[in-house]
Amino acid sequence: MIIRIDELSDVPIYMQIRNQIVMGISSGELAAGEQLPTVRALAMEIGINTMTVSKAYQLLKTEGYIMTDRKNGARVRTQIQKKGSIPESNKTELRRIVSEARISGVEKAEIIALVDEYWR
Amino acid sequence: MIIRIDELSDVPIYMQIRNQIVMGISSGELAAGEQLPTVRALAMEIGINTMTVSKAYQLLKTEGYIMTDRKNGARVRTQIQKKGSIPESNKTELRRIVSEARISGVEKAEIIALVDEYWR
DNA sequence: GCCGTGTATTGCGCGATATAATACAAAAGT
DNA sequence: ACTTTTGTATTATATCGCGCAATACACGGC
Repeated sequence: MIIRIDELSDVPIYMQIRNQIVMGISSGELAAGEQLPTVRALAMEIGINTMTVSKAYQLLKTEGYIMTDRKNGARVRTQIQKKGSIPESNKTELRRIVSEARISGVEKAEIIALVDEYWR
Repeated sequence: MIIRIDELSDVPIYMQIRNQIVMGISSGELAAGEQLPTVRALAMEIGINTMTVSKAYQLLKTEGYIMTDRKNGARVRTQIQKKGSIPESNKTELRRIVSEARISGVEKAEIIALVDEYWR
């Protein structure tokens, strides 16, 4: 899986990595049990520090998305815990996005279409 | 309009203010041309620094949501520019939210319902 | 042993955030 | 004219998150 970092973004690098892996799992690009690149390999590939990748992996581990194993590296968890609800922070974010789109004249159907697209 | 600040949030205070005003405009709670509280009044009410509120107002002004006038204070713009498209950053955020929800076992209909709710 | 994992540590620099304390320019009220 | 109130600018300070650098450690295969 290819990780792309946007240096202009205000989202921290370790968060961008975390987010892209989460989206990869959701889309199926990253299968359950699949090997993730090693922290050093990914850091080298992207051109960033090792600890930054490690920070992303630790976050993913804490959130239950992946498992880290000495010495097999990191793998996508086969059993990911399902909370079954959307956290308040994400609801607030969604509301902000919807509000901004509405004000700027975007059709509601367009947002629904995006949700549909990202759901696959 | 009542502004509530979550000190535990990682979202900066000035950004929380900005977001809530944008959502207020979208929902209609803040009508076009409506007076906003003065920076000092809002700062006093929330219990924060004056410049923090000013920073939120400056951002809203730059984005075209409000107008600031010496000495009438700040008002919601009557003509807000409609870009007509969703910025990439918001699309990425939306995709992240959808992905996380999907993994955690949330139904797609639930997200659609939230979009519907926030759209009003 | 050796090597490759993730991880911990220490230190550093940088920028964003938020505060405090003043001060200023402009417009309205008296 | 003077005062008041508005947003805004300035200067300084403290804190925190982020990212990097350089090392080192614990563990488990080979």
